Amino acid sequence: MRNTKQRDLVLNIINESCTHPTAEEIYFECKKQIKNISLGTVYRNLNSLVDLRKIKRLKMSNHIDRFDKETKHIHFICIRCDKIIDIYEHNILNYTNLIGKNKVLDCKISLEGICEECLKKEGEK
Amino acid sequence: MRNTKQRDLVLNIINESCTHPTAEEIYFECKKQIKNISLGTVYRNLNSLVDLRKIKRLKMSNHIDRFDKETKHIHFICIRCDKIIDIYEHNILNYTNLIGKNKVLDCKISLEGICEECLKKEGEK
DNA sequence: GTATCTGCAAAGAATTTGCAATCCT
DNA sequence: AGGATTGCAAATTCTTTGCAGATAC
Repeated sequence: MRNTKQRDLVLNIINESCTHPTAEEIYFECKKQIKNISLGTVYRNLNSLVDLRKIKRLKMSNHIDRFDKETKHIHFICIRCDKIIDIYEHNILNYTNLIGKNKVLDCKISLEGICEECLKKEGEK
Repeated sequence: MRNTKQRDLVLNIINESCTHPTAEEIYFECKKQIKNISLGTVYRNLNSLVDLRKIKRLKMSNHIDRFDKETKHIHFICIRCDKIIDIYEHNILNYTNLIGKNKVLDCKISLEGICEECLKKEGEK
């Protein structure tokens, strides 16, 4: 795989973001530096970066994927407002080897629930 | 929420399946019993059953959701062939309470890797 | 030099939605 | 009766893809 400024930029944007951006958000951020970059290129690079395990794809309930840097943490996702909260404090399960004869490469954990803010709103009703 | 034969059927099909079917597969299965059921109805009922926590939605890498009965197990998904293997044997993390002040309702775990069959194929090359 | 990557625009495809008719309770 | 649900079909919208030109190595 070749190095391109487009792919480097996509990776940098994700690594420097704390907001788990969507492809479209990444695209608009890219345009600030490469005016004529295309959305197709952003999608293609997101897919290849995921395959290379340099970033993570987050599947959201509304079918719009979000992307995240590759660091050891898990997510709490609010089912009311879709807020994503990063959680670093827990012991993360680590299946490093084999399950049966299947090779495990990654263990994805996400917590789902209702965030503090939404709980408060519901209490007020 | 009212009871309808359409929603009951969708739930039954999922509970009796071992194949993590897609919405379309569920739709075709439904048609065997309700000839004029519509795909839109299947989608609406899948969404409401997920909200009610009676079934689980599995987000796949090809963007086609699959659905599964609500039992305590996790999945191993092969990144080569997309095969899904149910895993019951592990101690499943259980965050039952709160993280910070966020209420946790569910803990989703999925393992990603390369299945035995695909490993064998790659060894042969 | 050449295979890979990009920009552009159109295509593709899963899912959602509007509306009138139907069905539960 | 009256509101929720359905069937139908069209709309929506995220994502992918074909192609010609540009680029990395």
